[in-house]
This record gives sequence, C-alpha cells and structure tokens, in this order.
Amino acid sequence: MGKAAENKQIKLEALFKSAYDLFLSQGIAKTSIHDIVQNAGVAKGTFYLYFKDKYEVRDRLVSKTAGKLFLAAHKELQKTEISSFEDKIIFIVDYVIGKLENNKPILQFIYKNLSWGVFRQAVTRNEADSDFNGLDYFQELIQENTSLRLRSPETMLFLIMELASSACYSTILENEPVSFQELKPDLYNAIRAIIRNHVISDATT
Amino acid sequence: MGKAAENKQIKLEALFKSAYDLFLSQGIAKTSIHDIVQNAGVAKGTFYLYFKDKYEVRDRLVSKTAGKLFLAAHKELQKTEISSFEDKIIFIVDYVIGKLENNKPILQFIYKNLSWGVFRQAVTRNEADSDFNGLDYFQELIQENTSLRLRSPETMLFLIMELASSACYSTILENEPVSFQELKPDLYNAIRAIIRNHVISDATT
Amino acid sequence: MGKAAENKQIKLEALFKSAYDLFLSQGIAKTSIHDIVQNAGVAKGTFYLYFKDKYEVRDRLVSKTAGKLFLAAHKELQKTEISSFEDKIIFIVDYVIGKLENNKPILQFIYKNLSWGVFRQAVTRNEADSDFNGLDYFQELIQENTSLRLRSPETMLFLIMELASSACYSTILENEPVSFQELKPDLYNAIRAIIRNHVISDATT
Amino acid sequence: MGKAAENKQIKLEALFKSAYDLFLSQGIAKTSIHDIVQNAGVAKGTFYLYFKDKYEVRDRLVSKTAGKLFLAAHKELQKTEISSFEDKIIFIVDYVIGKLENNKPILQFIYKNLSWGVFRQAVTRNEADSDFNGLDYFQELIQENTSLRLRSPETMLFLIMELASSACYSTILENEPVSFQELKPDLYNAIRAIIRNHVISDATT
DNA sequence: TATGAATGAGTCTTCATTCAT
DNA sequence: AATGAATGAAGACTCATTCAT
Repeated sequence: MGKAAENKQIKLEALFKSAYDLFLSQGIAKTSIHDIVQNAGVAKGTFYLYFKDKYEVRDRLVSKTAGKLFLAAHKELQKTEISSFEDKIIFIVDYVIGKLENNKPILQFIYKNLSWGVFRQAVTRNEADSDFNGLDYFQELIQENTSLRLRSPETMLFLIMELASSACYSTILENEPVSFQELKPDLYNAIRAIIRNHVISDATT
Repeated sequence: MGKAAENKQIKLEALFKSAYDLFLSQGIAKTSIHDIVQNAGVAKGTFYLYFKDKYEVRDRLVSKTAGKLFLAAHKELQKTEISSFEDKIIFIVDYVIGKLENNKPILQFIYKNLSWGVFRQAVTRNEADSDFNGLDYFQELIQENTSLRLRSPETMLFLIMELASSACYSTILENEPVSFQELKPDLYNAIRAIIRNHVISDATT
Repeated sequence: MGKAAENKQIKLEALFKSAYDLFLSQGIAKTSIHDIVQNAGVAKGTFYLYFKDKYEVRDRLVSKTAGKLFLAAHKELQKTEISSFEDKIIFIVDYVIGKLENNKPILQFIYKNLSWGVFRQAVTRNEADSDFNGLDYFQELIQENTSLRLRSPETMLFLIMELASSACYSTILENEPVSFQELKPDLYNAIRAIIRNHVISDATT
Repeated sequence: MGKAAENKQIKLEALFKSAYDLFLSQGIAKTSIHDIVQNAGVAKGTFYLYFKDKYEVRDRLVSKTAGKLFLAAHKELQKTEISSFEDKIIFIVDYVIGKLENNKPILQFIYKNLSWGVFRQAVTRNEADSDFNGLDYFQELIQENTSLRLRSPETMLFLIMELASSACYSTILENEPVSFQELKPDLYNAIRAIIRNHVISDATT
C-alpha cells in the first residue's frame, strides 16, 4: 500500500470511528456531518470523498458491527462441544443478545437496521466492510449435521431473527413488558418451537 | 358544543388528517410543520396550539390508527363462529395483517411504533385518541374460554406481537426473504407453537 | 365604586402584580404578554383593555415602585432629627440604595428607567400610579432650610441622581470595580462635594 | 495573508460595518440577523461563522468604538501643553463627550454599554477588536505626574466615568433637565471636586 | 487529495394583536 | 367588559453541499 493509499485508509477509519462514537452516544438524527468531521479531525469536504451522506456511513457501520458480533459468536461456539443444531442456534442467539445486553447503545443503534437484509448479506454497500455473510454461515451450520433436514430453512431463520431481535429490543431497553432475563426462557422455547416446526422428521414409519 | 368548541375540533381534525396523509405519503422525517399546516389550511401558530411538535402528532396518530385496526378486527371476529382461543388470535392477526398488506403506507407508518407500548395501552398521550386498549381486550379474550389456562399470558402475547409485526414488515414491504403469502403458513404455525408453549395442559393424569 | 368598576380594579391590579413579579424574576425582554395574563389569571384580550403593550406596564410600574421607595425614605427621614440639607440628601440616598441593595431584582428592574424623567415627574403615564413627585418634594426639602441658598438646584440634584444610580448599579450588581460597601464613603463624599459646589455661601464679608 | 484569509477579513469587516450602521440607525433590538447579512452582502450562514449572535457583534463593536474614541482623545491630548492631572482628565472627558455630542447615534449605541467593564478592559471578547486598554492608560496618566498621590484611584475614575456618561446621556439626547452646554460647567466642577476628594495632599506640615 | 469558507434553503418557534362570541 | 382561539409575520438558527484554492 503506497503512502497516499495508506493515508486514505487512515482518514476513512477516522471517519468511521468518529461516526460510530457519535451515533452511539447521541443518535443518528442528532449527529451532523460537521460533528463527524470535527470529531474525526478532517475537513468537511473530505467526508464527501468517502461517503455520499451520513446514512451510507450508518449502513456500512451496521454491517461491520453486526458482522463482528456474529463472527465472535461463531468463534465462541467452536470452543464448545455443542452438537445439536437447535442448541447451536440458541447458543448464537444467546451470545449475541448477551453482548447487546451489555452494550445498550449498540443495541439501540443496530436494532432498527440489523434485519434480514443485513443478516442475509452483511455486506450491503461495501464488500470490504464485513467479512461475515450471515446466510452462508447458516447454511454451513445446517450441513454440519448431515442427518438434519429442514423445510424452508431460510424462512425459519428469518422468523427466529425477527422474533429474537424485536423481543430483545423492547425488553432490554425498556424492560417492557418484562425484563429480558424473565423473557429469556419463553423466548428460547419459542425459538425451539419454531425450529421444530421446520424439522422434517425421519420417523416416517 | 358551542360554536367555538366546534371550530376547535374542526381545526384539530384538519391537522390530524393533514399530518396523517403527509406522513403516509412522504414519511415523517420529510414532513415539516409548514407542510402540515399548509395542507390543513390553518396557520402555523395553530399547530402549536394543539401539539408540541410533529412527534406528538405521530404518536397520537399511531394510537388512533392501531386502535381502529384492532377494533375492526374484533368486530369482524364477533361475526364468526370461531371458538378456540388459538384460532381467535390467528384470526385477529390475519385480519390486521390483511389490512396492512392492502395499505402499505400505513404499515410503513405504523410499524416502527406499533409495538408493545401501543398494544398494551393504545392510549398513550391523549385518552380521547383511541377507544381500544389492547391488553384489556386480550384479557377478555382469554376469559371467554373458561377452560383455558395460560402461563405468563402477557409474555406470550408480546412474543406473538413482535414476531408478527416484524415478520410482516419485511415480507410485505420488501418481499424479503419470501413474499408474505409464502411466509404466512410458517408464521401462523410459529404463532400456534408459541401459544401451545404457554398453555397449561389439564391432562395431569 | 360599583361592582363592575371594582372588578375592573381587581383585574388591573392582578395584571400589575403579575407583570411586576415576572419582570423582576425573568426580565422584561423575556416576559411575554402570554406570561403576564396567564400569571394574572385573565384572558389575553383583557390585557389590551388596560395597556397598550408591555412597555406601558413597565413604565407605570417604575413610577409606582420608585414613588413608594422615596415616600418610604421621606417617612423615615421625618422620624430623625437630621436638620442639615446635606445630611438629609445623604440620608435619602442611603435609605433608597439600602433598599435596593437588599433587593437586587428591583435594582435591576428600576435602574435602566429610574432616571431624571421619573424623578422629575414620577407620574409619567398615569397620574394615579404614583403619589410621589420627586422634584416637588426636593423643592420642599430646600425650603425647609430657609438659610440655604443653592445655585441651579435642579442641575445639582440631577448630577447626584445620575452619579448615585449608576454607581450603585455597577457596584451592587457586579461588585465592579469595588463592592458597594467599599464605594460608599467615596460616593457620599462625592455627593457632598457636588452639593457644596452649588451652595451659595453667605459669608460674603 | 493568503487570498482566502484576505477574503475572510473582508467578510468580517463587511459584517461589522453593516451591523454598526444598522445598530446606530435603528437600534439593536430592531436589527435582525437578516438585516445585517443583507446589508453586508453575505449569506446568512456566514454570520454564524463569525459571531454567536447579534449581541456578540454589539459587544465587540462597543469595544472597538470606545477604544477608538479614547485613543483619539489621547492623541489630541499629546498635542497640548496640559500638565496638571485634573486638567488632563477634564480634557479627555471633554474631547470624548464633544465627539458624542456631534454623533448622537453613537452616544445612544455606546451609552448602555460603555461603562466600567469596557473602560477597564476595552478588549472583552476579541483581543484584536481594540488596541486601547482604559485602565492601563489611566495608570500611565497618573504616573506621568510623579508628585501626584491618589487614594483609591480606580474608585475615583469609576465615579467620574459613571457621572460623566450618565449625565451626558440625558442632557445630550433629551436636553433634560438642562442642555449639555448648560450642564457642562457644573459637571466639570463636580468632576474636579471628586478628583480633589481623592488627592492625598503633601502639605502635612 | 484535501481543505474549510461560503452558501441559502429550510425548519422550528414565538408572540403581539385581532375579533367573533 | 371579557374571553381565548386563531393568525401569520418575523426571527433565530442549522446544515448538507459546493467549490476555489
């Protein structure tokens, strides 16, 4: 990487970092381009060399952040002995939600955007922003259990994702209608029930 | 009602109607107070006689709209012979989603806000804005089936609400990951599974 | 006084009292007609039955307030044995400033307006607002000492008034350049010097 | 100075000039930001690049204007043969008031603000706005007369400043209670009397 | 590539005043 | 005489975007 290219990378990272901090601390709506560049220590015009507007920054940050989160969950899963598919899904959900529970600003930031689109293709805007492809990863997870057969696995995953994310948003951030800890067993049971709805039983005899 | 009070009501309704139309057609962020009052045919100052800002209008509109939707679902349910609790829930969910499917702007508008908060107490700001109290209504639904016993019914309802609303948002508006029609059976199965997780079986013998 | 006239008087007083409180507590610029009528418990339109605008209220309040202050000073002076003209002036100045020192909002409020205009004719707008006529009173003060002869007494009084009021404003409210207590002896000496400048000495022999 | 920096200076000066003209001709309260930028021929946003609000413009203009005035008085004093401290003070007061008498809008504008604060440190906001430091200058004036000893010279100066400024405001602008020309001898006598009150006499034998 | 001064449209908000009741 | 809903002009301030350097 030449010196110029290196410098570019530094500016880009500074802008990402600055925007991330500001989005988390004061929300996207209240963060202006001015805030971002000032915090990043670059000039205003520079922002427009890298991004179209602050929403592009947001989207790419969501990809990055979500990708990191699932990658970490995956690595943690590797360390365990868990073999059942159901348990693996629960493990990942639990890991990710656990992280969000401890970092509410990230939850706040990511929630409205971490949806199917991101999970299916964590890289929406810029391929370089995330190394994690949610759907591919999930396919691998299924194939690990050769004996497992699922009906419309994508739909199943979608239902789990939507349920988990919106349920944890309300309970973690607002304790409504119950605390997340209280919700947890019922949520995980619901997820298990959804999975079972999609498992094709071999017992056809 | 005196002439003055009548006039007041007319202005208020004009503002509500104007804001509703604009929120649905161009979104909340792009709608300014100027747009709202111009469209309503009243002066700018009048807006501030009735509302603090456009977000108050939004919240009260969500209450009103969601309340109407569930009330209509309820009336429709009355006309049927459905007696099982599970079927009643599915009927209501199906009715409401059906309406939203045919009116995507309303879905768009209501989604980010029609959540537990609204359902639990459709009346958040102004008691006059909605006649429908989601939670009360649900309690009655349970009590109609005297033989039915549920474990943490509120949590159950919460899970169903969150799952249904976020799943229908993505599928109806973006056809992602599948069309809503394709999702429907799986979604309803998921809801039924959640309900069953919470039913306390009498078969204790 | 008829019942209607009585009622009018009550509203007028309520408006005066309300404006006075608000002017002292938050300043004139930040006090709106809305604030005044709300605080007074009357309707907005009523304000305009009694006053042209808030500046009329202010001017009449200044007259009232300043008039009361000097009247009180006068009454207090009566109780003393002070006979020298110089001492009488100092007594009055000291009494008035003493009151203002203990009530800084009044000082703040009155300062920019209690000037020669008000003193010369405490009643500027409405004769009913004040019973005190500064200049007349001062004339009487001079005539009490038959042996005293002054050159341009009005100018002398003017110089004393201007010096005393602006000097006490800065020192009392901002402690600049010194505290009022520190300034006091020098201020009173300056006043005495000004008086002596205007006394026509009898010692012509 | 680069082309950009030069251009900046031009805009800043245009804003100062525009605001100054408008403040003098129509008063601060009735001058809006809109007026200032329009008159200056710059965009609205540009105003906020240089000032927080119109009150900052006012304060900096007062410093500039008062500084210029006293500097001119000083230069004029240099040309004379005046050696007595008392006469020097009178000369400066006379020079400054003479200028204000011929330019009533400036008097109007400066009066409410040219007080101790400004005199003590003409540079309040921006060091670049004024070259004149009132208090320092006064100290030098005293030291020129090595034989002169003053008791609390700052208080003395304060009394003179307050008396002169408020007395000339009322007489020049309103001819109340007399014209300034009529007041002049009495005012200057009063000032001389104040100075003498503070002179420590050497004649201790 | 990077800068940052300049822009000016756009938005919110306040408030004195009117007038039908 | 009293009310208070309605007005809309007026003003402050923000901010994404451009462009000459």
